[in-house]
Amino acid sequence: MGREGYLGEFEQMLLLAIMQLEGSAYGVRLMEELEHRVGRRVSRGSVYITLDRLEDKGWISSATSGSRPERGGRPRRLVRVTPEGVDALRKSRAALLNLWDGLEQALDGR
Amino acid sequence: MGREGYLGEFEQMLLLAIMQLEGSAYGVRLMEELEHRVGRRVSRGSVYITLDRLEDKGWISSATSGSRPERGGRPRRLVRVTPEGVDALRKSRAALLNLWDGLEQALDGR
DNA sequence: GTAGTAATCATACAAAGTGGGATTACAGGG
DNA sequence: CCCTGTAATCCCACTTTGTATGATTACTAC
Repeated sequence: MGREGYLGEFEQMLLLAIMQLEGSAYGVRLMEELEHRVGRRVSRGSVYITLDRLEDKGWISSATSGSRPERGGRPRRLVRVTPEGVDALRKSRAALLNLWDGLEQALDGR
Repeated sequence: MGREGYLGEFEQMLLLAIMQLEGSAYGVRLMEELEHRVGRRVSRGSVYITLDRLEDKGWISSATSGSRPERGGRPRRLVRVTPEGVDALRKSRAALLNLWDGLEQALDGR
């Protein structure tokens, strides 16, 4: 699969969702964001394990938040996309734009 | 993974490449097309096994070509995207456009 | 304390993708 | 013909990604 520097589908979506939430992205919030933007239910496990992998590859970094004022809950693991991550996103976006070229009509609408 | 109706990254690229080659898409040609448009080397195995899966799921259909005038070679397995396949592509495109929304600046250019 | 809650972590499993060797079907030249 | 080269598909053991869900943790309020 994504040998050397290529993003899986879910990895890509997760990275993008993290960028969208700039600064306030963490596991549970990301699930909601994906559900909202993609209309797809994802499981917690998928999110966390994929975050781990993205971090291993250096595409995101994370830091644990201190305690919050709300009711309960364990500290959040806040993540953000690294420059390398942005780069990977750029590449896969460029590839898709290239592949879509000329097919917009067929793929828009519905 | 891609539970119920979602495309992996490679599946998506392959489907798009098939559409681009309308009518004359087959394994080896697809490898070249991907290498050209995506700038990524893919292996034969990936292509053929992914074609099998796409066909199982009903996203492409295939037919074997008769013999050709050229030098040698085994008959080509010509593939095309079914309406269901187009639909799957539409969905994942819509999802990505949604996730990219507002991030174009960061993701364009160098 | 104890209870409730919001979150992360763990893990066994299924699906997708890789790499490259083996095989097949054909066309053309002796 | 039959042998050889070639263009293509098939095969398969392996790695990487993604899923589902149960267990655990850290915290606030009472």
